[in-house]
Amino acid sequence: MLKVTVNLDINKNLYIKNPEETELGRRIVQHSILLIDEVGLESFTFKKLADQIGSTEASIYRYFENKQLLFVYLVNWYWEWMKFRVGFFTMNIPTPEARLKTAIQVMVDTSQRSTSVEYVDPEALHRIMVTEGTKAYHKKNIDEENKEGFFLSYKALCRKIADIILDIDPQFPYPRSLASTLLETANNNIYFAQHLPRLTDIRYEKGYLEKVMEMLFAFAMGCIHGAGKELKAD
Amino acid sequence: MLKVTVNLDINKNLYIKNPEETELGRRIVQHSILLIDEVGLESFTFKKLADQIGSTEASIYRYFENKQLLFVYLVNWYWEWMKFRVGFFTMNIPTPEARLKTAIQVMVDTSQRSTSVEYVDPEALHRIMVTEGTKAYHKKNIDEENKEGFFLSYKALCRKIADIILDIDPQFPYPRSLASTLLETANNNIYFAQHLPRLTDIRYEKGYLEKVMEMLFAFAMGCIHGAGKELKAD
DNA sequence: AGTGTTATAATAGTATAACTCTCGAAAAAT
DNA sequence: ATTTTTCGAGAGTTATACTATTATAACACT
Repeated sequence: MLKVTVNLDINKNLYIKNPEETELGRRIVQHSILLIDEVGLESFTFKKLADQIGSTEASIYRYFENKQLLFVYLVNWYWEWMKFRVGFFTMNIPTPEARLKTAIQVMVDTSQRSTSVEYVDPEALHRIMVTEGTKAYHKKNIDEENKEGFFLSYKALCRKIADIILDIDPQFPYPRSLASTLLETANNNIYFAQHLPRLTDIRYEKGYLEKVMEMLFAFAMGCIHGAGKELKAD
Repeated sequence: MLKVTVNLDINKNLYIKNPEETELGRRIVQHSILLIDEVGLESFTFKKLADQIGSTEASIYRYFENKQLLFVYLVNWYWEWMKFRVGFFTMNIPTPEARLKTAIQVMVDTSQRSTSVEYVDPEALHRIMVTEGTKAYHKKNIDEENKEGFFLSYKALCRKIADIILDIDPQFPYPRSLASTLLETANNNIYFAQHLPRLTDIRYEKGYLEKVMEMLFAFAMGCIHGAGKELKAD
């Protein structure tokens, strides 16, 4: 098996001191994921994290300005990882339809086709993204943070999906919206299946992720082919 | 012009004392919307709200257990209002396609077809929903809150849309998922157009809401007609 | 080996948020 | 007229989100 060392680079404005570079930094990232996964973002505090890793609040503040920015850092990590995975697994697929199908697989099922990373638990991070991911970019001061480039990774990921969509139909008028919709809808339906089942048709049972992929692919192809027709019909 | 008094009923577990029934209660609801719209959910506190309405923290706590539940109350208000509007404006439309189109219009454009309500500013509430709405149901303790019925209004709204979709194609396999996707995607694209334009194809300019509706309708019809074909093609 | 630099643990301290409790006055209901 | 409800005023508690200071160990440089 080929062991790949992924070099994810993350916006430097998100941290005070690069956590990748020190043992403590990596422990902060690693355990923040585990702790948020366990107690949720609201109950997560630097104090609890410090206790968990046998360090102090003050030490964590040397790496991250505050809990929100640490969270945005983690979310960026996820986006970068996802972008890498989409690129990697669609690389040698000839038809754009099959590339889109694979991209959706990679988006939905983070356990399969695992690209493991030393100190980050991608499954836990994926769970966090499903339940709390949107909080990273739904806030009042979004414009300032956007100016600092905190969401470039999401935009790049979205663009990567949009490009596959355009390979299927270069005339499709909504590649970016469809891409972001697929990304959001993937997480939403996983979440709804588990917690608010009446908001989805996916039942939370063995193999439900397969069903999510199937549905998303059907939606995507429907939108792509349907939209063309609608326009011509007008 | 016909003046309709809407009677929105909201889950009793969401409040300690029904805010509709007193002057102070209505002022709390009214100004919490305005204040959250102004400063965002994170910076919103009961203290600030109390100052704004010339009351005290303690008095607000007599109506709502905490800020999160007040927020879920407001979100429920929105869902109930939206459900009423969808029902009201699609009522006498004969074809299901036109009903879906109208439902999408009602979802996206809250200013047009205004159904005004005394003490609630629906435009401000809609802005809150667009930027922070999902926080109401993306949290760690979702299952407990769901058991208390805090999301019944959203489910009912989703079902209403799903029923229209089923009227178009009774065999469509994903009516609920498509309905929730439309609801979420509507808000997302409005938000993205304003703040993260690379995640959408909608440009934030005069008449952009029209474009959002057009796109959503195209997506919806694509999914509905496409999905059938996909299944038959297998 | 000696000096400077960096990393971090330990501790203390401040401001604010998120509540809870009690009391008294006014308003409303009986 | 009197009981109950409503609310404002104020105090008090705990937790969170930080900031600042110091001491010490590790490490890098010369």
